[in-house]
Amino acid sequence: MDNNELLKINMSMGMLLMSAHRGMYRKFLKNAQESGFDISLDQWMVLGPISHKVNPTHKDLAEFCLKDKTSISRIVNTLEKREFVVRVPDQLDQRIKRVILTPQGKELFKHTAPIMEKTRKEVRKDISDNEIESFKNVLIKINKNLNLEND
Amino acid sequence: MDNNELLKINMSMGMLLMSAHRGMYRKFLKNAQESGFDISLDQWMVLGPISHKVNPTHKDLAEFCLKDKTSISRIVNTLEKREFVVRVPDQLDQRIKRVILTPQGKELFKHTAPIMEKTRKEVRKDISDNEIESFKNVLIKINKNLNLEND
DNA sequence: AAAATATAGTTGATGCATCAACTATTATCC
DNA sequence: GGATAATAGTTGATGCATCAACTATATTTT
Repeated sequence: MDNNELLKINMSMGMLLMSAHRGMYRKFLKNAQESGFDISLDQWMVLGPISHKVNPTHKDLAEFCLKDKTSISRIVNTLEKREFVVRVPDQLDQRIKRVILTPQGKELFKHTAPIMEKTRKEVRKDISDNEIESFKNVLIKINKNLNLEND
Repeated sequence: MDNNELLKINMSMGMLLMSAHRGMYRKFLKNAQESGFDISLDQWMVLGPISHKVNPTHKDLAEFCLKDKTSISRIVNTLEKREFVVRVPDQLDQRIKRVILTPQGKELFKHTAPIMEKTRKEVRKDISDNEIESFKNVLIKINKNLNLEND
């Protein structure tokens, strides 16, 4: 039984969702590795906002990445260990830590952005813009339905 | 900024996908816990095929659940520790292990199947069958695009 | 101003995903 | 039939997600 057969049988939305998510993760990782960069999709997703916003806090990152503060904390740990970012306590509010790119971090982002773009294209191959749009709309609805605080 | 605003900003497909996946995981877990059952979505997804197929092997489970053999091995470990399943070596091929539900496992599945159904409905609230269909089709295309062996 | 509360972030524990390396068994190939 | 290759499953290491409990700082309440 080939993979397409299996996909037809396993049409359960949850499985497809999980599989798609893991697939994207692996594809990006592989693309990055093939270009000589050791960075995960989640690390890249955190690096992105740090590149675009001015000194985001952990909380900012959590909101932008739709991730838990715990996850952010640990991903920033990894990025800091690898010397791609540094944490700087806020001047006014000592609770807050701002995350800043190092020169190496800037270099990494510069070189991996095209890899993300390549991965995006691979994911969307043979899927029309219309399809992508309605796909995203359903995802947004699902996320709204699953917003646990709303219960 | 409320959650809807954030969702609009974070329209990146990957983030939405990941968020939807984690949301389903958490929603099922919460629904199960509220009914007094301690079982994760992944454990349930493995339990399902064991209930429906005749003594599936690890490999069967991996194919049906779209999971890695390592993941299956560890989820079956957990289920076995909790005495919901047992592993039985195949008579003819000693490499193969078949997974069988215990009476407790059968009970668990019987009681948690409605919880899965409830979760499914919550996920699909305000989403039409048509939307679900095309949503699934896009997911299938994405999964095809991301099939790493095809590279 | 002191007490209570809220917020930002960290840590510990557990579960799952992935990759590589491994064991054990079976199938294939001269 | 014995060497080689393939297959089924396990183990170890690392990264991420989640929850609960925690520290530290800031804000609110009275």
